[in-house]
Amino acid sequence: MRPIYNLGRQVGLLARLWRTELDNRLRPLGLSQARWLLLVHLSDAPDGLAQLDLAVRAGVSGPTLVRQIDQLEEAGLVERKEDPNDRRVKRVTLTAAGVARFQEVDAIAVALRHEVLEGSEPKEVEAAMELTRRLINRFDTLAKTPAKGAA
Amino acid sequence: MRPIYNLGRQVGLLARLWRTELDNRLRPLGLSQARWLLLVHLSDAPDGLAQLDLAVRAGVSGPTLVRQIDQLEEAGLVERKEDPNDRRVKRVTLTAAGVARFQEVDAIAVALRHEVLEGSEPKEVEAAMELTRRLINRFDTLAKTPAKGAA
DNA sequence: TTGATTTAATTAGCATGCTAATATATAGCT
DNA sequence: AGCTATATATTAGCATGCTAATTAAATCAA
Repeated sequence: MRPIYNLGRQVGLLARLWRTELDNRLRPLGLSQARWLLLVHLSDAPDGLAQLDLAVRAGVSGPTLVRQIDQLEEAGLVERKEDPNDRRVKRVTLTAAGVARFQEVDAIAVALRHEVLEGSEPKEVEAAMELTRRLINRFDTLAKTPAKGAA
Repeated sequence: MRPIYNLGRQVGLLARLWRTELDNRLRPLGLSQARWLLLVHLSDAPDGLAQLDLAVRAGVSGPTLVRQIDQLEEAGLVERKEDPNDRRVKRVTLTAAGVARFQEVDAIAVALRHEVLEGSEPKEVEAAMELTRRLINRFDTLAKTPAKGAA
């Protein structure tokens, strides 16, 4: 039991357990935690999202997103459409099939969330979420402070 | 802003940010977050650990561990020794070089932890760690409850 | 207008996680 | 003893994350 704080280790472990369990439950439906998460964000954006915008919201890198969208598109769940205003960007939208599939897989994700959080106090969970949000923002700050005092 | 709780998503994002930043800082030393974590556990076990024991403590699967140990062994930081009592198990121990290297990389990991947690209350961090621990245990429970009421 | 810079998507390649399957060794049952 | 179970390490192969480099388009400056 060496360190006072090993929050990073615990968070890493919890994240891996959660992802793996959700992956296992979504596999029969041909989906995964990563792709479910993209559907979540797309289902909130009726007009679709530019890929980079989606990547930022989901918190993944551009190349990671490209591959996932390839797969979702191949499965017929999303579409890439050229943006009329800017020919660099491709807007990604859910297809009708994508909307339907999202509801199935989201129910599974929500059920898992209930199972995991069962027995914990809402207040406690909210406090942890607030801390988590703050720490996530710290990483943004770190990224903008390239170690040495930049000009 | 759809769900009340998206703790899982936030935890996943935080874990990824933390890992990636630590990976970037350890890369110049030829190490990574994953391998640093194994050194942490080995440095706590003077007599070494059986691989599976180490895997469980680090929270990774057997095959994941095998590859990491391969790399650490190749770098001369750990050794595999046959266990005299059970010829199936190989005990992994830190070499002298491994002990030295661990201290360097651990300092980096600790520095990052300070940067990330700076500005957060110890009480708050401890509360979040307690919740995290409990949720980690929930996954153990889930694993032992294979969905339908078994037998 | 032209030329340099920035931005969006992509491709290539690596690291780390997993499950499934295999080889070997131990343990347990009759 | 001998046969089956379980346990340890490994190999093979896939999924998902990243960074670096490429291509095409938009933006900004002269």
